[in-house]
Amino acid sequence: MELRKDIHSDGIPLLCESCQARHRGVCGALEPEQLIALAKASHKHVVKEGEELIGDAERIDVYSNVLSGVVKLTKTLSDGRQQIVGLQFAPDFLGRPFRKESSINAEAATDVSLCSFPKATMDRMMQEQPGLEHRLLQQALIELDDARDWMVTLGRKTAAEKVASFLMLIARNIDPSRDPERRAVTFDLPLTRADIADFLGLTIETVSRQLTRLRTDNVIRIENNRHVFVDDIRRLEARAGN
Amino acid sequence: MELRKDIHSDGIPLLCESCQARHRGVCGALEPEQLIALAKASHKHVVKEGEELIGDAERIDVYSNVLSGVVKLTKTLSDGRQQIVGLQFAPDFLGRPFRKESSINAEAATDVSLCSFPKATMDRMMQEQPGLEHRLLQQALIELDDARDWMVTLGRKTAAEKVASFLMLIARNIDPSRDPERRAVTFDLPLTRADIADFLGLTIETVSRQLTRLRTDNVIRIENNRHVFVDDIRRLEARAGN
DNA sequence: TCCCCGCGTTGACCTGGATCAAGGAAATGC
DNA sequence: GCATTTCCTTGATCCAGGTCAACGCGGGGA
Repeated sequence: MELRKDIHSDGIPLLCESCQARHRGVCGALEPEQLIALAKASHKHVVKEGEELIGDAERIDVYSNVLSGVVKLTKTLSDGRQQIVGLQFAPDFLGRPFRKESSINAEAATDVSLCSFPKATMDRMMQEQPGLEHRLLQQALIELDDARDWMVTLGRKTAAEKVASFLMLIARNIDPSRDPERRAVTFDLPLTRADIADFLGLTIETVSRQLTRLRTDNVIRIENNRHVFVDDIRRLEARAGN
Repeated sequence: MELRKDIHSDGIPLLCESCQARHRGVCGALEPEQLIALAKASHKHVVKEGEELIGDAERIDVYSNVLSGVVKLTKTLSDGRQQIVGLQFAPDFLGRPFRKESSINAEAATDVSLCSFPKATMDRMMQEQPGLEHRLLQQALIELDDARDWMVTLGRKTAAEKVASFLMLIARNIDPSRDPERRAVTFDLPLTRADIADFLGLTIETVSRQLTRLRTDNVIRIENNRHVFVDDIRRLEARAGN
């Protein structure tokens, strides 16, 4: 715990000082002294790609903020069919208040760096600081909007539109500091083809074919299977069929 | 406004006395005097089947509790393809806090009876009564769980499983007082075949064919197109493919 | 260095669900 | 009472995306 109370600015713990979650995430609702208390109980750590963060039907005893990387939330049917039901980027909050158990799996899609703290500490702070719950409600509503947007993609879009929509989603989220007016975009795909398929309700082969089509139509360029170049994001958007 | 302060029990407004929303809904978080204040500003009304409650990109200036009936939440792509992204049953809360505009359409799937109150009144109460926000957070998280469950249905289930899943959903929600151990269930479908198709990401024809299949396999019986009898809900559940 | 092995691509073929078309039944209007 | 419309069902055909199979490529271990 690299908390050093002697070196601070406005009483902000060093741990939190450069943390995005303090501005756009849930921690922004906390008073400096609460932030200090939470920082004391929290620790930063890295989870390797492929490792599980929260198991299905497992006890949840920590909450986390995503500091970097991408977390995938998945659900699986009894016969093994899988669906990714959400992606969490920095500085999203990870955890399910008011429930002992999670109904979904959370897994590191890339190497992920997290700031975790005990559920109990957070739950206590929620009581004394209504602003915290307010932030959580905001995040929950945003996630709900996202989930419902994605339901349209899953239920009504073609494979080609699904893949374009996915690329748009990543482009929007992977680097939030990007100038939204800029037409050329480049990013690394945080998911394998199999994950993309599970996110889109398609097979690996269909995802691959649709990516090839976008490539041959010069909408995107791909290097090393993962690195994507988009010359004009509006052409990609036009293919997402909204 | 049939609020009669002379006849009350524990200061509960008559309007609210028999209201489900007071127990399981958001109003349960309110103190009697707050309930009275809210009741003063609220009014019960009925919206006919097919009428729009909240238009896409329309200002939201009221919140409502659903007292009876079913509300469908829809999203539409620019070319007209539609997806139902949620169904609201009594005593669900209807409205989107923290936003001027709605990104979804809400429409009465059946005749719906609502208890509506001005957004401003509610927003003010949220400030003075953190318990309200707590309830809203709970409802939002439940809706999020539901949405994610449905994403699995949309993305990974077959048409047959989708239709069975839909019937299970209705059976579970239409009459919450039903004994969950009871195997025989009967209910009215609150949606037309077209709506069901929009909810499941299918066409009308496919929905119809799958219903006939369930019928010929003696899993369900249908009268007057809308009234469904299930002899053994476990047989239906087995077809939902979870 | 070579050999896996995991990941991605591509081709050939198949099928579940979409599309197109027809018609029945119940509700609504005149 | 009849015409019209809306909702639903059923059949015939089509095609987007799934399935099966082969192969290419880059990275890691012996």
